Amino acid sequence: MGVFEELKERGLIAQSTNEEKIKELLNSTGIKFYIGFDPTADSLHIGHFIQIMVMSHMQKHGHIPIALFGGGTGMIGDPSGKTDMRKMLTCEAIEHNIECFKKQMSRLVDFSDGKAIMVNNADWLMDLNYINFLREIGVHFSVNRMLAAECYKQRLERGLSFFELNYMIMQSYDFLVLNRKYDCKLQLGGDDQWSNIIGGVELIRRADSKEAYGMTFNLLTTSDGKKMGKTEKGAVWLDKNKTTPFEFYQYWRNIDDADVIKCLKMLTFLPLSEINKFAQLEGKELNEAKEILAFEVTKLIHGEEEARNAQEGAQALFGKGTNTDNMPYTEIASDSFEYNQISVIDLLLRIGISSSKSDARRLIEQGGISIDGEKVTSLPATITKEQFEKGFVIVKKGKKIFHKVILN
RNA sequence: GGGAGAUUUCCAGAGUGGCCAAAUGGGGCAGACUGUAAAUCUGUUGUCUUCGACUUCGGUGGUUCGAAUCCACCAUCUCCCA
Repeated sequence: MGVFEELKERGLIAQSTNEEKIKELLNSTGIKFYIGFDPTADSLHIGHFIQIMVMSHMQKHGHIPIALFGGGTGMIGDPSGKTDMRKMLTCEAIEHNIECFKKQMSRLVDFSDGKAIMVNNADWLMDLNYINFLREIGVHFSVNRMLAAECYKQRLERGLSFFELNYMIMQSYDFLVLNRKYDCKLQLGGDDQWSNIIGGVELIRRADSKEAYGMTFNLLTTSDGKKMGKTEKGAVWLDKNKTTPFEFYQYWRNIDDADVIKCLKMLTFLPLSEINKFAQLEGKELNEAKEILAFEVTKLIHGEEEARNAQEGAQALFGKGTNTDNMPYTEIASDSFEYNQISVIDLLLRIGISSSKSDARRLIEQGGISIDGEKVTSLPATITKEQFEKGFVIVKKGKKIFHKVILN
């Protein structure tokens, strides 16, 4: 099966400028294609993951990914589909973020021996001459067309600055540069990038009279259309210091029934034949597919060992295992006890399970806290040193949040 | 440059002098039910020394016994005209 068919079957492909041509192109090898990443944070998150999977799939089929980091465009910020302008980043922050991206991406894409290329568009965007740029590139863009683009719709209601309007031109120019420099004929990206991508395709046609192609991938959304990878705490990050492997694993483990198969296809390398078997499962059995999804995805991002740890940790909590090694923990000094005891409210606050004393009080009143399996019921609750016989206690909040408290 | 209006607790959005820690919805959290799912139902959602007290309604001052509500100035945003 060709890579195009595979991507299609996995439900990744959203739109393409010329399906037949692209299919033909991808049936040969050594095709250079590019995907852009804006360094808006110091870690990639789930939203980027699909693009990286695609690069990996393509690379496996002998094509050459160009990962473009938006050192220049990142200074503007893509307004597509956003309701508010992004805050501007400093140059140093952007440099730092790019370094972080490179490291994370290298796990899944092989950058050795020219098998993949990294570029930074700051290299050509920063020194542009305004007048020359307008004369060479600006003439090819119609403001009317740009404003009609779907991605700016929301922004037209709330206000779009000239500053941001230029984003599309920058990205289109990137494609032109890469086309000239590397003979890159194809740009891929999330479906929210569609307008920006066709901007580049058209620019190449107008400026150089050359044919180029674009293709977008489905965004990772839940069955009811919301963006996936968002939690109360913010995005689900690929950096284990920002989202621990255990939390990461749990995110996928808790996924909605309706999204499991889709995610298996999009986010793992499991063969389609195997995934299709899971698709037959129903009800309770589908739960097992979630475990596989969680394990596979965690393995891709954090490696097999971390994935196994996370899985064992989860099984220990929800099954009957006893492995508490991978649980988040807090050490408390023994001198924080007064008269040999410490109040549960203070403890909850201390280990970050509740955000205020009122919050802690509410949790206890509503029966949401257990310590070593015993529900805390009455209110002036305390916990004594004796309860730390084994050196620690396990605090449980609600059904899924566990925290180990170690006496030091 | 001229004119109109907005700014409320996580979000949306009521509230126009005391009954306002502030309606309602969403989201979050907890409980029940479950499959570590979804849906549903219930409770809860500023802080604290919690049957009470304290600090909030863009900012700073003012009027008043008393202000989210009235006045002045400042800031930000939206819209209309140029």
